[in-house]
Amino acid sequence: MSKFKEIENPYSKIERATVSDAIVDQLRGLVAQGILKPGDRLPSERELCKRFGVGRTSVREALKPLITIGLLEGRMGSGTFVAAETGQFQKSLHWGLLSDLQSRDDLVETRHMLETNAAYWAAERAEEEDLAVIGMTLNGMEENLGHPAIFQKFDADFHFEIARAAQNRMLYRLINVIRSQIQTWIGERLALTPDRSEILARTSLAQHRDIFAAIEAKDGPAARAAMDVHIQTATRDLAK
Amino acid sequence: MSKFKEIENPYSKIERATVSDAIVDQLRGLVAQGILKPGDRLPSERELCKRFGVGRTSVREALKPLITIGLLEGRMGSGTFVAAETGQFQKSLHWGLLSDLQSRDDLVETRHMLETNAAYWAAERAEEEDLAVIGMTLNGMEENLGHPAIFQKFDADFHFEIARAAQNRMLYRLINVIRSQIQTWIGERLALTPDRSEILARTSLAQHRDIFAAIEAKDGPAARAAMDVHIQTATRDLAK
DNA sequence: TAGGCCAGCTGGTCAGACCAATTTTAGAAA
DNA sequence: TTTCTAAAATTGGTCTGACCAGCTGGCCTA
Repeated sequence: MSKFKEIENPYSKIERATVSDAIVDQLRGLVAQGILKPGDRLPSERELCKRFGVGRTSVREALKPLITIGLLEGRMGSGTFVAAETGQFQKSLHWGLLSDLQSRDDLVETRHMLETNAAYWAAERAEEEDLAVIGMTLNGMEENLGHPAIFQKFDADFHFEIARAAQNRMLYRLINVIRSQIQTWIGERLALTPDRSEILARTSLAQHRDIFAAIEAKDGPAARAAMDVHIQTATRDLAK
Repeated sequence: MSKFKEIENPYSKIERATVSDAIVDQLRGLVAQGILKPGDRLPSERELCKRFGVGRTSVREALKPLITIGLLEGRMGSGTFVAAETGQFQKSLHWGLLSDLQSRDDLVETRHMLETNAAYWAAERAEEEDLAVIGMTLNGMEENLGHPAIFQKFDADFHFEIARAAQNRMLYRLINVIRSQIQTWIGERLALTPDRSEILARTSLAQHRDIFAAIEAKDGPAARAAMDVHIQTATRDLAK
């Protein structure tokens, strides 16, 4: 069994309790090992049947969960692809979250602890390009103080980029998914007081600048404190 | 960044409804609304075909993801059942975590921030019975200083109960799933130095007592600090 | 060369058959 | 009648082959 052969044909034969589950494991493995990268196209279903040595039913029943989870993406007429990383984790967690009524307070509170820590680690670990991107989102906010929807988008990006700069993938994903869960609520609340939106935006921008300054200065505790103030203010404003 | 461009794009993606996805939604709805309760048996696949008016392929491709996620459970020869509620969230999150190479450092770091906050909120919110249960786990640890496996179980319970006492379901679940991810690693590492295990256990117990004392005193910051010390010590010991 | 059209891919769905595990039932034995 | 066993019916798991509906690419007009 040379490595060469595995590379040539990474789709090995199946032997397992349920055939489709074995295929699922194998496909997940291929993605995890990076043999299949986001955007890659899988062989067609008929082709996979031959390589795995199983029927098309089994192949499809293996692909279906992976598609539902968001790891793969099926495009009728063109093929099955490895989905872009974004949204993969989202979807699977989304399924878990939707199965019961999730208290919004819990989400807000959890987000608070995650984001304050993200700010801390971003200050400790951010690299030049991270800082540049975060700076861009600040500019975006400044230029759109009068456009709530656009401002909000840059606001969200600011937080995402900090989470990314913290260099903890787990943390980044959690922040992402929680944010997406409460995003709708944020939009609704902001729409309630359109007249105050620019004032809120100015306050928000100032606080974001504080956070950014602390991160730029590589001062972890200060960044955490600034983020703490910001999220508390934002949450209070939204709750009103 | 092309990312920012999306803001002005009013054309949202088209969601084409496939038959199986529609069935998935419907089944999820039935479970979410409580019409289908854990343990209930679904009609047979052939029966569902008739009721939905679709082919068996579609029914099976709808059931498969739900089974993989852990919402349903298929038993060959007897039927398809709604799975017990426990583990549903776990499994779906598990999928998200395992789908790519997850750095253990990321997990440990994330766990650290979640658990320190859990300690804080437990101190703020713990009720009498929570304290009693946590106290019991301490007793369990004390009585099993010489039995690493049992000690470890009470250790884990201690942390779970604190997470529960924090009264944030999201937090509780996240801590649970992350802990289960690194549990294996913890066991392996402890087994490496059996001679030191009792010494480590004593240190660990003392730190747990500190945490408990702070929670009992309803001193949030102290509880957070004590948990911080404990996890840092434990992580360092394990990493050696 | 530009545009349109069609053949041949691909995933999505359906039908019918068979297998293996399980439950139910009917019959034989006590 | 009761109990045990073996066959029959039921159920999820797999295979095959067929057809539909989008997409792709190349060929062929205009």
